[in-house]
Amino acid sequence: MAARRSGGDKRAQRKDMPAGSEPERQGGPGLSRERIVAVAVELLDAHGADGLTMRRLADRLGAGAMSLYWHVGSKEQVFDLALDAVLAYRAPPPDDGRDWRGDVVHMLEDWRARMLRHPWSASLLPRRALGPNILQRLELLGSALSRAGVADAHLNVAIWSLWNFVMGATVTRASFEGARADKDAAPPHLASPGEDHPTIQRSHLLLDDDWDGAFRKGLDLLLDGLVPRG
Amino acid sequence: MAARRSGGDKRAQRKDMPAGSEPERQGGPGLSRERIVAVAVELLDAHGADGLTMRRLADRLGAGAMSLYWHVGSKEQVFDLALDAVLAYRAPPPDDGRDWRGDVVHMLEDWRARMLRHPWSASLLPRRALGPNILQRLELLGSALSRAGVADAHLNVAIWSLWNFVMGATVTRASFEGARADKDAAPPHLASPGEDHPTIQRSHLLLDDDWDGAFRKGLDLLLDGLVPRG
DNA sequence: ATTCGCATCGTACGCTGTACGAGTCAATCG
DNA sequence: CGATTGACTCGTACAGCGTACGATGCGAAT
Repeated sequence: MAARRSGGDKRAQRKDMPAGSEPERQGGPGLSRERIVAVAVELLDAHGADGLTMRRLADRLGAGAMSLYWHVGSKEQVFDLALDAVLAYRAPPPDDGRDWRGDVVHMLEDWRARMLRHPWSASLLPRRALGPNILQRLELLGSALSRAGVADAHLNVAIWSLWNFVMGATVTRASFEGARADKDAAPPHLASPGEDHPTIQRSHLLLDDDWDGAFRKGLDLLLDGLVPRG
Repeated sequence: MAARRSGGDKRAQRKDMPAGSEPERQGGPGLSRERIVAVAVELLDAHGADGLTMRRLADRLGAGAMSLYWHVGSKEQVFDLALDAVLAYRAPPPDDGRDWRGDVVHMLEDWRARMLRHPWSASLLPRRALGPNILQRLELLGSALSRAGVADAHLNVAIWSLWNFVMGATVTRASFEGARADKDAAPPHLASPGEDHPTIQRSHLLLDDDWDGAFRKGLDLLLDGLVPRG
């Protein structure tokens, strides 16, 4: 019961090696974890989460299906790696003119943009552990808020509120887009929410297309609440 | 390309019939959409999203695997129905003593509680359309806020902010719990976030177990921001 | 020349969702 | 009464999945 991961992988353990040590034939058609993940992301972008199969992935790499398992251990790990790859964040240079608020907004908007550019990530995220890149972002968020003067006692709630806002906005948006994509299969709830949902209708909740603006406004509102301006 | 849903189902189309019209042999071991969904939820609760297979589901119902397809059309639809079943909301009687804030908090906490009681729902939700029960909750949320005096122009952002907060909180929490469950497979990021993440450490972000309290605090903060008290 | 580790891959197994068509049984009709 | 119909059940079969296993090829070290 306890040991679900057994796997025939011999090498796949080097999950967190600094990367860059071994010869690592780069560029060429030689298989490598990096190449696998890169192609996996392509495939996910093109065909969604269900469109990724080990055989297809191997085909695209010009390799046999089982060859992948030398590098990755399991399909689940491919998902994890692809997710992590897509979620990495390179903060802009510590341009000291930049205030904490700019840092926060930049990071969160980048987060959202990335997830929307790879919609499968939104649907994958809830069932995966919090990867290192997510933690890094949380840390950055916390430190910026701390810099802004949020007391340690409130930091927890502050981080959470912002984080949750972004997560929720992204997940819901992705879900909604997905539904709109296969409109044939979708029930008519979305086409006409007006009937039994007057308030939604009135607020243009799902109707106006200004998701970005709404996101930005909500974010500002939240930040103002957390760190009163001026 | 357009017609992905073909399915050999003859009846399964009656997705949204008022329910309650036909004889509907109830209670007995006869198959029915209701019974299928109920057992599916049991199975999902017990074994997670991956643990639900049509054959298992049929076994539990004392039926052949293919019999299900008379009632449901596809496994995807089983997921949709199970999700919708779990997310239904019966508002408390219009106890006129209840204020808008009580209504909102009650609905949102119920939402969160339900999703956490059925963790698979959190991971399923991002890839499904917004079902009728979700829309109903959004409508309720909007009407309460409207009652509280939020102007129509701000309603959109207000609903979003609250909704996203709950969604994010729930999804993240479920994801974190899941990771904690198979700690064997989990990388050590969670065990010791202290090293490279001093702020997270300091804020006890993931360490203290008072998720409920943090949720409630964040919610209050958000509500105060949206509808200034008194 | 031999041994060894890394890396690749063909085959095979058990499991999945579900298409198809044959079956059962009660209600209906001529 | 027998014939027909429709609602419903299910056994079989198929293509595709993740991946265990063992056989290979190969460059470097011995």
